[in-house]
Amino acid sequence: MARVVSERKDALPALAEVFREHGFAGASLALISAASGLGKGSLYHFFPRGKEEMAAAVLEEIDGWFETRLFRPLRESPDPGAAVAAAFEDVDAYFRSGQRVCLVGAFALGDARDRFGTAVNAYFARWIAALADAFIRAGRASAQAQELAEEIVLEIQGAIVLARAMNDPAIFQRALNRMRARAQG
Amino acid sequence: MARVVSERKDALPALAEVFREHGFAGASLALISAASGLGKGSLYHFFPRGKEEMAAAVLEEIDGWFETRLFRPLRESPDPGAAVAAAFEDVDAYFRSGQRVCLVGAFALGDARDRFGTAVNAYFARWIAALADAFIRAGRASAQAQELAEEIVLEIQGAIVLARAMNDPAIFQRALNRMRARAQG
DNA sequence: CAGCTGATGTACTAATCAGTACAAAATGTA
DNA sequence: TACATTTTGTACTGATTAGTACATCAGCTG
Repeated sequence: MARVVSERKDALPALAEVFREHGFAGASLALISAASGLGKGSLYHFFPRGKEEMAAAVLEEIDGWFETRLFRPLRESPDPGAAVAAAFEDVDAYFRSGQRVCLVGAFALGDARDRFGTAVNAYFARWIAALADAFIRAGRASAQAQELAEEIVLEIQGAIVLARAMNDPAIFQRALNRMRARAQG
Repeated sequence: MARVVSERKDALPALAEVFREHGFAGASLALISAASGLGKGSLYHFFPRGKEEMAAAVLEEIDGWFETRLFRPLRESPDPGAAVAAAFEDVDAYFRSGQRVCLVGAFALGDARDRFGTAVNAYFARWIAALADAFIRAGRASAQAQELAEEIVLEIQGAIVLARAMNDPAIFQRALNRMRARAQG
């Protein structure tokens, strides 16, 4: 494997932040280059198809992070209740109480949804499915588990929007606490 | 008053759609010109400060629509329960069951939030305040009314994100029905 | 009809955009 | 050390960007 000067993977966090802050359309190669510290030569070397490939790689990495950190524990942990509680903790930390945008949600609102439609759809579908799985294994009926999971993912997205709009992390915290109560009860 | 060929106000709906679909950064003057049918000459005649002034005018019109159609009835209707029910109907129609993006919410997620921060903040603050007012006049305690109002606005935003991400208006409908039940109970 | 005001189209500038080409540099390997 | 591979910087192209300038056109009013 090549580990000469830098690796494609190392650039992904910086790319993700640029897409988060400026959206797909607003993320120019100049911004991406400045944020990642990579020149155009390196960027097109790692991502020959340009911005589209960069965004796809970022989405894939995000998906991978959620899969290993949230979805798999929710599906496989022997203690589904603890997995749900840990998932809320991880969500709070990851989105920094609503001060960090969900890139997939932001893409869903814009025209990037058409470009990355299947990735966006799959991300939310698996999130809901993993949560519902944990709820079922915790003893809930299937239909109720499914609905509660959908509610929670929906409210997390709404909490990010509203907390950012009002610039108030407490909104995110309150929402998360309401969800915790419902998930346990 | 001049009503020669067209008016500034007539362009706002088309501008709003462009900003909704492409975001602030993605809404180029070429797109805006094509969508509105106005050339650059007319656009800069009506909006001398360019895109920024266009977006501000669109936000103001949206704010005005919500103020007259939702917020004022919620605050002033003699039957607050009916006003809340009507508000849900209007929200469903306006956002087309989640297939139409909330421009203010979309701005809140991107870097347009910094540019239009006060407008974004005020829009959601007045929405929550109007809903809370109706709940209080319907007999709820102040703190509970405030929290329920915040929940509902938050969930509407989340419902838009998730319904669009999954391309499924039924998600929006289910969320709205849950909110209706809680608002009445 | 004459003249005024506001609306429009076109041509232009300078900057920035995505993307390509390629030589130089850096690194790993023999 | 010599060679091959990967990474990087720079220079370039053509398209698109926001914004300005200004002449022309449309419609209203006297």
